[in-house]
Amino acid sequence: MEKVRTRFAPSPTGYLHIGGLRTALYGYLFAKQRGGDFILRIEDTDTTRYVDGSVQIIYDTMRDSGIMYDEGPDIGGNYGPYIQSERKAIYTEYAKLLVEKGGAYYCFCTPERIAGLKDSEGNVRYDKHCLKLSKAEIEEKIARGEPYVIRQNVPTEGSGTYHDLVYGDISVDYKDIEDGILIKSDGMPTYNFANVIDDHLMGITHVIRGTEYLSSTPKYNLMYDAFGWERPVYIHLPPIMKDAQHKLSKRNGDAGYEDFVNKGYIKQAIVNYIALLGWNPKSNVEKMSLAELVERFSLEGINKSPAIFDETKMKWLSGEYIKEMTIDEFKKLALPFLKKSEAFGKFNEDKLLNLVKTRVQILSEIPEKLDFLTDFKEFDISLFVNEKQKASVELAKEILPKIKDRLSALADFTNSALFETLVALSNELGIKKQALLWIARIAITGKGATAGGATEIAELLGKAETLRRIDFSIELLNK
RNA sequence: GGCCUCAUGGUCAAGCGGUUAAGACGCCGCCCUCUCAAGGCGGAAUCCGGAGUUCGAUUCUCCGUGGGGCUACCA
Repeated sequence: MEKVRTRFAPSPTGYLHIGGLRTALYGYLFAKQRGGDFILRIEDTDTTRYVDGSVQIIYDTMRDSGIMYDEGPDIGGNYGPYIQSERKAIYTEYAKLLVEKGGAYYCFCTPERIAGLKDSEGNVRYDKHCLKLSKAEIEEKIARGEPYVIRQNVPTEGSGTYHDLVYGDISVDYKDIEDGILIKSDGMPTYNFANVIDDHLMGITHVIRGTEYLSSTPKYNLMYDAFGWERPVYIHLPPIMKDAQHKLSKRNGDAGYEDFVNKGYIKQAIVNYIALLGWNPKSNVEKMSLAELVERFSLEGINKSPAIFDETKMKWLSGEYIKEMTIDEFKKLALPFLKKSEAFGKFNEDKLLNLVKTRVQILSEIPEKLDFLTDFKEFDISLFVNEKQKASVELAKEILPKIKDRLSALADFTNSALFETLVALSNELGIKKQALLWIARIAITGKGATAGGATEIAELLGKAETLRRIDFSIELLNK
């Protein structure tokens, strides 16, 4: 059987956005699952939209996310070059061939003439004016240096049908397709031409791309047929939406892969989440590594309807990945974010990491989770009130000095010793340990909620700082 | 406007003629607990509308409505 070859063909017009990455991912999964090859091709035929540095971003993003290609501009392969701007001569050659075969023709019409073709609705549609030109006339105009484009010669009657593996049979009447430009006046091909030539020459067996090409595919098929080439299998993918009516796009400034990584999303979670946008594994397992995705991916699970990107769920997945990491793995990833915390360097690093590991979903949340360690200042004493724990301001006033005495006398300032001591004290006082521990925690943090309990925090703060804070709180209560 | 296409809770979605219409995120409640998390248990919440086909439509057909795409010398 023929070896499966899929490709991802982005335009270097900026960063690689989530939608593009998902297209790449599916192409990768499909090929890898079948032992095939996944190819990266850069579609830079529109020089006006080219953004400097974006090719490098594409390489980096794909490597970083693990969606690695087998052939591409930076790694080579047997079907290069893999950058369209370097394939100009190839397109010219095939355009001429297509003209000979009757599938295309030279057009010398000026933009002004074409603008004059507006119908009553204001729509412009090319009238095949130059199709009538004789070979001699064409040669003469070219010799004279007249600018020209090459247009596709689309039949005026009939229709084109193909079978998409996701959307089923798609049929478009040729009368609804215009004679589009294949080669621009600057000699560069348009996507409409280059994709056909490249996919064929690069041996692409399955074309996986967004639905924006669903209705233009019949005109590509016309070219495959004219050349006498076998058409590839088509797999069109539903769009990823920002909300019900807007596609996720960089135009709207929507976040890309890099942005999410910078925000501290776990990379595997990003890939895992986007795999789930438009595809379902037909099982209740949602958390899957790239290798598992390769194994489980199936065309049957691809959805036809647009999917709205839900950052909240991706965050949850990111948190799931964090929870299953070992502390060492977590440390490696979390350190750059931990360094942004005021607490970094002032407290035991491993303890900080442990405190935060089950409490963050994305790494950028780390500093805020630790702010209570360094941000201790005057607070609202009503925080001492907690009905459920039976804690009150009065009780705090009464027992805080006793807590202080007990802790001052304590030599072993570890979590377990602290806990034992304070529980013993609560028993002596005949109050719930929850009440005492609540008051202690408020006294040393001034925060209603903290990542960690009273004794855990006291150990981290150390004896001196813990006592200082208790003094501060006693003073605050007596004001 | 024309053409292509899509339509189940707030979101991702299962379903493929007969179901108490899965599951996940989020939300709410309870349990656990040294607060918050984590963990456990439970709950609220969905078939766009109208015709048809059928004994029976979420499921099939058509129409409508709504969304997306294409209609560029952009991809």
